[in-house]
Amino acid sequence: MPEGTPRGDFETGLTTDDQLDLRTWLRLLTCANMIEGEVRAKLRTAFDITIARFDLLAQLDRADPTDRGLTMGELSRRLMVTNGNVTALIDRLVGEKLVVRRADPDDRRAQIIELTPNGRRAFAKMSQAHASWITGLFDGVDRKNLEALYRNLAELKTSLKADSDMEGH
Amino acid sequence: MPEGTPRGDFETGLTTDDQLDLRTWLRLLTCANMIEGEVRAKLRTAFDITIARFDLLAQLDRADPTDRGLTMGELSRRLMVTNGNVTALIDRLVGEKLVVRRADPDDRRAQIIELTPNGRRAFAKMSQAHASWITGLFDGVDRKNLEALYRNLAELKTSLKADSDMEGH
DNA sequence: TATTGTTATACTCTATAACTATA
DNA sequence: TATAGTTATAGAGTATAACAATA
Repeated sequence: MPEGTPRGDFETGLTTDDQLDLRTWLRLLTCANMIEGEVRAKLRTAFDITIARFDLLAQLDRADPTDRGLTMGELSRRLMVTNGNVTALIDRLVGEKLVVRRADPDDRRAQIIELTPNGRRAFAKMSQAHASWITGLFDGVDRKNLEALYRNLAELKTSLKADSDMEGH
Repeated sequence: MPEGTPRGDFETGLTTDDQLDLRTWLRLLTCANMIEGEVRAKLRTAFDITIARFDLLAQLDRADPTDRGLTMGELSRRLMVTNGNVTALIDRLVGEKLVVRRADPDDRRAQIIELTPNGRRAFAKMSQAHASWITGLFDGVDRKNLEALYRNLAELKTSLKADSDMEGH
């Protein structure tokens, strides 16, 4: 057998390359879960907010400020969550006076969601705290490794995106 | 200002290094969510099982076969899920005849959970399908990048673990 | 007293489908 | 007909606390 050829695993039929895929994924998942668990707990105790609502606020905050907010459909696409779920999240955020629904002057079916001034201030605080928690968690990680990780994840992400883009075709 | 010194971001007070932490985390999360979403949907349609139950079966399958299964508490720790939740997962898996509860001869408070022969066979199929889905998703990723990713995640993981281990002290 | 596991409860997220108002 | 959003519902994950049996 030529050197470098992936050798099969007799028990599972997996090649060593398949195992690299799988192990990388499991490791990625473990890291993501550990960090997400921390962040979830801290967001809840510090601000009584969930990750889903935090992410929604982040999308609104990030949206082009010269733009007029985002529609429900836009939020649904960006958060990769179904329409009905966005409605529930927005209901909650409206109740907390962090966002408002406005009628779209151009399309009477559509609603435009905007951060209230209060919501923008609140999110700024959350966002800063969030960043500092992450900094704390990544404290011990070698900067060179982290930069490499950042670059390598970019390729994984675009590769995954290419996959999902092909699904409909 | 000396070269290489992280420069502050006047608007947020974040240094460029903080931003690397944050951006790496967001990228990591996006990748994990994209893959996890795929896997969740496929596990459900192919085997009518959730990721939580799949992970639980994986822990039992992975446990030293010369060992006698795992206790509820062991599962709770390994899955990083609370005790009550493990009970519910096991209830469901027992109902599907994939695992059994056995009394611990050494500790009458404890239960030992084991895969049934049927459960072991079923998990083998799921596991193979899972591996092939991951291989498919990682198909377009350069092998060198993937190896680098695998190594870099190792350091992140141990660094995170060190953090969480310190919490109790 | 501490630990193992169960039960009960509340909240949230996710997914689907039926429905309305409008385009 | 198709699209934007809402409503209703079911299933699942997560967290907490009270509890019984046992160590």
